Amino acid sequence: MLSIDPRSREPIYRQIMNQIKEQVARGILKVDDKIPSVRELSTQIVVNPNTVSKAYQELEREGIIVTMRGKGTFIAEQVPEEILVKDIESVKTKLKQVVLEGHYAGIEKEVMQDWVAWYYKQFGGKS
Amino acid sequence: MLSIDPRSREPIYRQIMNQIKEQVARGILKVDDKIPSVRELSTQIVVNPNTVSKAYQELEREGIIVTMRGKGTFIAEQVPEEILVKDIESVKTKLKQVVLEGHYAGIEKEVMQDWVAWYYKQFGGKS
Amino acid sequence: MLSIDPRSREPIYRQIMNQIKEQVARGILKVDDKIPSVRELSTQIVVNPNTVSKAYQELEREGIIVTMRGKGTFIAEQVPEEILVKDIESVKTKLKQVVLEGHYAGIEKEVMQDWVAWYYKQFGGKS
Amino acid sequence: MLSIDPRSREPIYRQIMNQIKEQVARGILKVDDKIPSVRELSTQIVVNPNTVSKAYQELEREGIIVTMRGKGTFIAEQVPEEILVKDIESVKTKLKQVVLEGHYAGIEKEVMQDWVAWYYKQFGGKS
DNA sequence: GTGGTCTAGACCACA
DNA sequence: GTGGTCTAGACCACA
Repeated sequence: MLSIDPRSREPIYRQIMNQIKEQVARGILKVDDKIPSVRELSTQIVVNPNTVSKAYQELEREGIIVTMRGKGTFIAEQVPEEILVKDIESVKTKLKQVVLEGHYAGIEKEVMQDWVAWYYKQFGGKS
Repeated sequence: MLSIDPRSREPIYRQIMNQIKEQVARGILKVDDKIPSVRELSTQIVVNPNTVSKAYQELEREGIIVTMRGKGTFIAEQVPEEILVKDIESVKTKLKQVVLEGHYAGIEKEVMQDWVAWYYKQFGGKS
Repeated sequence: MLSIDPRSREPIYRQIMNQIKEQVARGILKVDDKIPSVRELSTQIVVNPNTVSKAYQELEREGIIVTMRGKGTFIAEQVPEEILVKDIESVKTKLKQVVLEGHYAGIEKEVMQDWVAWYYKQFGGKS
Repeated sequence: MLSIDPRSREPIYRQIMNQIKEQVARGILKVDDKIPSVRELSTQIVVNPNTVSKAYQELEREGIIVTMRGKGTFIAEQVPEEILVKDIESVKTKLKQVVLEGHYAGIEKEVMQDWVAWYYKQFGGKS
């Protein structure tokens, strides 16, 4: 279900978060879909249960998933109104950084914009 | 010269690195320009000399600056041939992540592409 | 495990690096072997943890070891393709210097070549 | 006469030392040849006079050159008997390190030995 | 003056 | 427990 790289500089709990988010964005995981329990997932991807637990807690805080006691964990209904200015600012800061690095690596503006379009298409599964 | 936010989650030494890179990209710092000594900068931005030193060492490893023993530290000539596929892959991975987050935050593709163009204009100062 | 000479002109962190490299080359440390944690090694060889940490970070950058967050540090799989012309040039420059010094010290060519053979045998443990 | 790289990690005074030694080894500089004064050389290669001075002091300590007050600095007669065990040990240690690095870079034993022979031929000018 | 190395020790994120 | 970052400050080689 998920593929984790324990050697990556990206924390494992964030890899889990991002991959679940990505699957939601792509429409692979849909609202009310059940996701594996902490134990299941942790044995599946051979990761410390604490790590999976942390990922789930963060995802819940972000409103991506909901845990229902005794029943399991599910993809939450998205609440678009909750979009915060803070998130947008965060995205802009990160984008600026990426553009800076891309610029350094000699990537042309048009190429970068094409990549943006490509990834949007990838994540368009939701609509 | 630089503005550091000690509360940020981004390590201080990386903030220093990024801001210097940005100034080079914008053309504010040019090839052979001298940058402040470790001590100078550390007192200026109220940060431990070791932290500045770490930033400078990383920048040197990346080929952004060169230090000349006992003389100081200078902006290096860029070596475009050194651009590695690795860098490009890194940029793509990060961009994908940013697009994912932007998508979540409800930012439209066109808006994101405009931002890309905007930042490119900002960093185009070099040419 | 390692023997450090704090009086040497060679920085301690480089002594650590070289000895670990040597143990890998000799086959004493093998791929996926765990090496001591920063704290362990630093108490063992009576050196500041920062110094060990610096050595480990450099080794990681060189691809000799990998660290897995919160788990520890391990000998990496070697990636022979990464061998760069730069490394070879560096070896040649250093060898030239050593030969120059040897020549000055009155060491005969054949003796020096024998030593090369001898050290190769020492480091051949890997195969 | 000498070519200095101020960006190198090798201290400038050592670059000066090594190049003079090399020229002696190759027979370009011969016993009793006059070498430039500190001032001359420092303006020629655009280096701080202190740096040249340090190089000359070290070379004198090693017996490579002699300074005669008011007359200038000259290549000394070599005193082969002065060869110290210490020097030989130093060469062996450095050679070991170079072989280790060469081994890492995938250089074959025979290749390294050929290089040794080659450099010996270069420095054979003296004989 | 300039950067490099090191100690001593704190706090934090992560697993 | 494990490594990463940071402060405070010392000492050294080099130019």
